[in-house]
Amino acid sequence: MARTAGSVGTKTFDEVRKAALQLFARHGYAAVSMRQIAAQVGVQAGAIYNHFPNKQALLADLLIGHMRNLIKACDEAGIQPASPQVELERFVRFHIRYHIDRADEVFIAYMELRNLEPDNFREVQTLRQRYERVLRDILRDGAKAGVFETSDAPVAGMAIIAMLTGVNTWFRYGGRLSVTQIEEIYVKMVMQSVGIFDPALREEENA
Amino acid sequence: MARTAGSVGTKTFDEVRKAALQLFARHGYAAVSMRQIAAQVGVQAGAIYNHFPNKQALLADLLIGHMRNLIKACDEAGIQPASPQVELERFVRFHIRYHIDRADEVFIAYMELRNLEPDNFREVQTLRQRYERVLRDILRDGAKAGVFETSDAPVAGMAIIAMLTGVNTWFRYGGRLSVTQIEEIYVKMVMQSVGIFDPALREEENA
DNA sequence: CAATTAAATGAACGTTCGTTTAATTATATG
DNA sequence: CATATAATTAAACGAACGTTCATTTAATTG
Repeated sequence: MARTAGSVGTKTFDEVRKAALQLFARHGYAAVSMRQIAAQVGVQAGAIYNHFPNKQALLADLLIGHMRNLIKACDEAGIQPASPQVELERFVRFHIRYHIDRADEVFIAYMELRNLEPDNFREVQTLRQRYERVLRDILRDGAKAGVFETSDAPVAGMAIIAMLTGVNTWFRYGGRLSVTQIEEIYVKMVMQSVGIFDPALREEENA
Repeated sequence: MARTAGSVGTKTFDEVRKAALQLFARHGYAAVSMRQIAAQVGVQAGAIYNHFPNKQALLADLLIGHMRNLIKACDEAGIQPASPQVELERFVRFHIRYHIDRADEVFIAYMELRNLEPDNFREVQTLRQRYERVLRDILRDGAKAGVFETSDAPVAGMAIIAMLTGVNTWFRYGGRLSVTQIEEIYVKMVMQSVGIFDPALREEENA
């Protein structure tokens, strides 16, 4: 199975990544063996080492990759500047929509942090802080402009992100509410939590 | 080291519990060995089996014990009925204060759920739902009475609990803010998130 | 069509795992 | 103080772990 030099996108590589993501999310990094991952791919354990140097690199690849994708998607979702209210609502909608469809990635990005070796841990932490700063800056700008009642932007930012990400703990497709309905509930709660009560001040941009 | 029949509160029992709690919180259930726990207690691995039948029972004991303590403390904190506003504020203050001082228990009660065998998992889930119902009922009553703008009490309840519990991910004693200051920020955000904007409608009961 | 090389196999490595067991130690009770 | 019994140790069990390696298989390249 020779392959053009420089090419890296083998089928097995992607399947190992996918299997590891599922299994790590379901059972936890430490509880999943390389043999389990290999079995899910339909391959022997040793074959994984043709694509990843070790188990740790597999975890690091998943977590760092997830954070980079998140930041890129976030940047693209909020390119054009707007008022703090509009930017906050845009952030809430982006965060919910993005996270609800990546339950496994979000789960391990939070749960398996402690299983990262120091270098990988630092990289993920840095990326996470960069994402958190997006919201914090929106809150700070809104507070400065007097449109938000936020007295402490860092704390409010952490509170809002925790609230939004929490949707992943209970949401399942096919449930009582659609993603759009959930989005509306969270938008309203978040906007009100920072002091925006008038729906007219909010932007409606349902997909 | 014989001991009165029926007595169960040995020193080692408690120390094993404490060591397991710390180690599970720090490294995760699957990543911690019985030998590590024993070493932290200053005992051999086999000695643990005089107090717990196996590793799983140790985890189940910690999680079920935590949930039972939480529910008992919550019941005691909200014994006297009051208005929805007062009850909600009381719940927020209780939740933050209780969780902030039990970081390890809260962490494993969420992270190690998947490592519980089915029977233990069901028990913890039942207890968790009983706790969540406390908040949900407050929100439902407030919405019925027209004092909360909550359109969906179950979702709002999950959102608020996620927001509050999230404080554990960043709070450390000796930081920029005191527990009381943090409590005030969260009380304000939560009350506003359900539509209560006037501070006069809120009860101030700082400890 | 050879030569090359990436990919996969299957067995093995040393280590660690949770748990068990026989023997020993220590404590409380009659 | 003697006895009963709970607690602990030290060693051992089989199983599973992450990883390595010689070898085989299969696809690409000149």
